[in-house]
Amino acid sequence: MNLARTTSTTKGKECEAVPSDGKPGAVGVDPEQLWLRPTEPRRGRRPSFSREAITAAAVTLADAEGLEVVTMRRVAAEVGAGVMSLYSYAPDKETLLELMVDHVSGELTVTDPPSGDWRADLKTVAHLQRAHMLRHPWLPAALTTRRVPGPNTLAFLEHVLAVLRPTGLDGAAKLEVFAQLTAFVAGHVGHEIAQAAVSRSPDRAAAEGRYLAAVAADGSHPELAEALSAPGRPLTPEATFTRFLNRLIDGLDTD
Amino acid sequence: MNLARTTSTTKGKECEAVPSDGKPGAVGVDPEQLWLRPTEPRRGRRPSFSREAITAAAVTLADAEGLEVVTMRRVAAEVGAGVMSLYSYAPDKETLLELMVDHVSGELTVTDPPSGDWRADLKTVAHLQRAHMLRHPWLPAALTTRRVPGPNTLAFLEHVLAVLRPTGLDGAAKLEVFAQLTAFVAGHVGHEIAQAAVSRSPDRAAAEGRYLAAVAADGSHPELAEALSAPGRPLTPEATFTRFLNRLIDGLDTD
DNA sequence: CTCTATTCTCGTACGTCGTACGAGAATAGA
DNA sequence: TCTATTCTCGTACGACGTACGAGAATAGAG
Repeated sequence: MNLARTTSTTKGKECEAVPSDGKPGAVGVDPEQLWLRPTEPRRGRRPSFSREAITAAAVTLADAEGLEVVTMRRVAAEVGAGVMSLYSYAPDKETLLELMVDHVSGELTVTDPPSGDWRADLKTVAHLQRAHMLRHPWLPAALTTRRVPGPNTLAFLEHVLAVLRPTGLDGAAKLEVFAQLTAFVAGHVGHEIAQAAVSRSPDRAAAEGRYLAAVAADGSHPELAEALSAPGRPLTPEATFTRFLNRLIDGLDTD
Repeated sequence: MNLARTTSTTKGKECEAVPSDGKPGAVGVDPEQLWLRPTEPRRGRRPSFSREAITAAAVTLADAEGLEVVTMRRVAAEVGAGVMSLYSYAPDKETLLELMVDHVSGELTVTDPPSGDWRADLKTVAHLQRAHMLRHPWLPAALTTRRVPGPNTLAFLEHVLAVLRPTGLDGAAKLEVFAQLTAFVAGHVGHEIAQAAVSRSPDRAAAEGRYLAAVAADGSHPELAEALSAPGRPLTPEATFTRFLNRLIDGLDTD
């Protein structure tokens, strides 16, 4: 089997299997169409670009200026292609996003074999994920939609499963641990990034402080008033993350 | 002080304090402008609609058809207003979203006082939040952006802080527990919803199964192959949630 | 009452988005 | 050389968020 890591062509027309009803839990991209495409088509005009290059450009853009500037027009301009040319490499924008997520997951490659202490290994994995998401701040938001694991994500998953081997958990449980851990890290980092953004804007931070102070001052929120008046020493995001992560993982057992 | 729970007017023009630079961590709505507006303006034409009604319509829409159908045009149509009339009640769409989030948080009102067993209380709170998010499946996605707590959110926060009183944690730590717990629940439910959406589409579920089977079959992912071949008994989302939640909360201590 | 300042309503219009369509360019095998 | 195939991309469409400003409704002043 070949996981289509290399350039491969995906004509937009071909991907009409899933009608995508637009309901709350609308379902996204067909994984077989996306990741299992053979690299055969060696006829017709030779491609001028590559899925890799396009995806990389989109990632660079998102890293530098945020997910919202990743538009088909902008990505095309960055790559030097016509807008509609992108659709030869990804059937739609959602798929491009999926490609971006898996693309950056390539950075998560771990070479060290599991140490045998699966709790410690899991913590390392989580810290890796956190650093990864901080490097690509658009990731937590992009992960709220369901993603089909691409080759890079699968490689990482493979590593986590190996880490979990000593637990003796069954397959479904191991996969669940992976999903929950990722969701936990994404949730934390998403919050961490938003918090940092507020702090970076002094006007905004001040406005928020004044607002909360006003709320606390009117007597209807005594617990909040006390919490704000006795803040304790400020907590670094790193420390908070480690704290909660340790709680979560140390609590896991293998029953 | 009055938290503007009732109808209040917010002319779009007035909210130009924060330029909103569009950077990755762009900062949203001014809380003082949004939640602390006095209800004075008793002159000029009387409003034909209300912030409440508009927000409620938007929520109903999101619940029924998903966040992506919540457009200014659609909401206006639902309410029977002209599109631009909405801008008399919320300065922009992002603010409307913020209003929606706080609106549904009104359902989270808890009347029972804390029992004294803060771990049990916290678990109850988390289950409440999960049920809440399942009722409004757009919430996990909407919560990835930073929100300024509105009156309903503050009421709920107040309750959680009361629950945490016996822990003796300092203010910052309590607030952190609240944020982390919410992020955890949002992460879990987001995943749960997406998973359910895939399962609801048999074609899609089958395609995904075939894809993973193909990946597992080629030998390069032995751990995945084994996990898929020895799945164990299927886990209900409810059980998984409870499991991880208990790990997290039982691990919390008051040092 | 009339006048005026204020507030809300909403039709029109602009720029941007994702992307359907299809004409043309490039290439591989017959 | 011809033909089938594949890629490129200009044009165009409908939907989006929302700026603008003309008109309608209302409250207080005279």
